[in-house]
Amino acid sequence: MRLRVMKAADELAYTPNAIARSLITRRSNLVAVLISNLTNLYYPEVLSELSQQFARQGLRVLLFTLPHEGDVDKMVAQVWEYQVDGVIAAARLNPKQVAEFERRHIPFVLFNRTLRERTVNAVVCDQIEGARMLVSRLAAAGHKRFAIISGPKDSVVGQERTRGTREKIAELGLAEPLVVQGNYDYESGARGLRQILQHRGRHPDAIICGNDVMAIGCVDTARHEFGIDVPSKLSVAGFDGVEPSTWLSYNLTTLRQPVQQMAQAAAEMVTSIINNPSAAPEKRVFAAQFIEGGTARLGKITD
Amino acid sequence: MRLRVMKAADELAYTPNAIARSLITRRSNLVAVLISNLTNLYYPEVLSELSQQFARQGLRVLLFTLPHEGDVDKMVAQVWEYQVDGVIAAARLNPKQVAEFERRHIPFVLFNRTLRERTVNAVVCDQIEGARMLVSRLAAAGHKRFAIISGPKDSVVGQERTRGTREKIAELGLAEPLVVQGNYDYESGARGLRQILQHRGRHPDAIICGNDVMAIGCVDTARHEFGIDVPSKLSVAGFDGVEPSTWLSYNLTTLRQPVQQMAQAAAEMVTSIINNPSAAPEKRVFAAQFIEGGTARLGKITD
DNA sequence: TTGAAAGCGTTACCAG
DNA sequence: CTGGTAACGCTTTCAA
Repeated sequence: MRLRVMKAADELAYTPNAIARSLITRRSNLVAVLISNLTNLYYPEVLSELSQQFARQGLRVLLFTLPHEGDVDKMVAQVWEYQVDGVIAAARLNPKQVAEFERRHIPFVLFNRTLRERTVNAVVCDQIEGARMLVSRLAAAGHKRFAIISGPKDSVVGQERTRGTREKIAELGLAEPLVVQGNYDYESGARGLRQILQHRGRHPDAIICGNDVMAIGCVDTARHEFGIDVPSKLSVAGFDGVEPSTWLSYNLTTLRQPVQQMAQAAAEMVTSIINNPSAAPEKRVFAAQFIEGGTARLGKITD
Repeated sequence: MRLRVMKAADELAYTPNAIARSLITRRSNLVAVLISNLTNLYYPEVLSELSQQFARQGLRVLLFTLPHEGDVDKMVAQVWEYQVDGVIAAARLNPKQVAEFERRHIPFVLFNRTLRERTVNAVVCDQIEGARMLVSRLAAAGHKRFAIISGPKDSVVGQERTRGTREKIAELGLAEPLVVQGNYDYESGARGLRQILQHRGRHPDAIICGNDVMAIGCVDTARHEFGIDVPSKLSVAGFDGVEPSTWLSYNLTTLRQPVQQMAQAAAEMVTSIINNPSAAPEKRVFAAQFIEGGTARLGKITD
C-alpha cells in the first residue's frame, strides 16, 4: 500500500508544498538577509557563508538588497509579510525598524553593526581595537604624521574605525590626523589621496583607509598617478581583508575580519534564538586579525 | 468603519501573511536564483542586479548557493517545494534537472549557459564571438604565439572562450596554442603562467585567460615573480570586465560582459514567461564589449 | 455595500 | 496504528 502511494506520488511528480506546510507549522524555514549593496566585495563573502551555514540547518535565504535611495520601511514591511523565521541585517536600519522586529518577536541579528543605547543580538568585529592596534604598529615603526580616508558618514563601522584611529593617535601624542571622507569605493580612495596631497603642510607618512577597496585606490593612485613609492615613501593600510587585498600588486597591510567565523556565529545565533526565543540579547565580538602585508613600513626604524 | 478597522490593524501590528496569500493565489512572488559560488566576483554583480530588477516587479529572491561538492538534486527538490514563480540558474545543472523544471511548468531561465541539443530560455553573452574578436585584435597587433589559461572543464562558458580562441588562431594560420587549465581563481592564473613558462620552446607573446581573475593572477605573477613586463614583453587578456580589472595596477585588456543588461533581460524574461507561459523558448544573446585596457600590446607593430 | 462560506495543501489532533 | 476532521490566513465567490 505504502509502496503504491509512493509510486503514484513519484509519477505525478508530487512535491510537498513548503508554503502550505509553513502555514500550519508557523515555520517558514526562511531567513531574511538584508544587505545594503552587494557590490561591496565584503558582502558577497558574508552572504555566501551565511547561505551555506543556513542550508546546513534546512533554512533558506530570502535576499533583500536595499535600494540605494529607496524606501527601507517598505522593504522591512515585506520582510514581515513573508513570515521569515529570522533576520540577519547587514544594512543600515534605524532603531525604530529594529524595535519593530523585536515587537513582532522575529529573531533578529545585526551583522557588523550595533545600536547605541540598546543591546540587540549582534555579531561584530572590534573595529576600535583593530584601529588602535594598527596605529600602534605604525607608530612603533616610526610613523608620525597620519591621515585618514574615512568611510561614509552613515557607516557605523567606518565611524568606529576612524574613532579608534584618532583616539590612539591622540594617546600617543602625535599630531592630529587630516581626515578626508570617502564612500568605500576605489575612486574615493583615489580622490582621498589627491585631497590629502593638495593639503598644505608636510605630507603624511601613513594613510589609514576606512576599507580595503579605498586603500587599494589610494595605493594605486599614489604609485601610478603621483609616482610615490608605497611603502617606502608612504604607508597605506586598510580594513577588511577582502580577497584582492592579498593580490601581489597590493599585498595590503590590513585588518582582516574573520568573515567566516562571523557568518557562522550569526547563523548559529539566529537558529538558537528560534529555538529559545526568550534568551537575553547577546553581542558576539570578534577580533580583527592584523595582516602585515607590504603597503606599510613596519620594521623598526634603526637610526 | 473602514477607518476603525485600519486603526485596529495598525495597533495590532497586523501584516498580511504572504504565505497564506500564496496558498490561495498560487503565486509565491518568489524567484529562485541558483548560483554556484558567490566568491566569483562576477556573480555578486549579477545577483545584485537581479535582486534590484525583481524587487521592482514585486518579486523576492530566494537564494540557493550550490555546495561545491554537494547534492544538486536535493537542492533542486527544495526549489520545487517552495513553489517559486520562476527560476534563474547561473549554475551548472544537468539536462535532466532542467527538464524537470519544464515538466513542472516552472518558468526557467538559464544565465550565461545553454543546453546542447535543446532550446531553453537563456540569457547569454556570445563568448565565441568575443574570443574571436580578441584574437583578431591581438593578431593584428603582431602577436603570433598564443597560450591559453582555460577555465575549469565543467564550465561551458570557459569551454566556449577556449574554443573561440583556438578556432580563430587556427583560421589565422598561427601556431596552435598551448593550453593549461585553471579554475577561475587568482592562484590558478599564477600557476597557469608558471606552467606555460616552464614549457620548453619559445614563450608565448600573448596569454588569453578564461576570466579576469586568472588574468590578474597571471599579470601579477609575470610582473612580480618573473619580472616580465606586461604588456611590452607579454600580453595578457581576460574575460568578464569585473571591477578590479579596471584598477590602475591592472587596467586589464578584457571582454566585458554587459552584466546589467543581461540581468535585466533575465528578470524580464522570467516575468514575461510568468505572464505568458505558453511562449516558445527564447535565447537572448548579448555581445561582449572589447575593453582595450593596458595589459596587451594592441598598437600596430611598425617595423 | 457588506457578510458569509469555500478552498488552497499541509499538519495536528482526536476518535475509533 | 489508522482515518477523518479541523485549522493555518488568505482570496474569491456568491448571496443578502
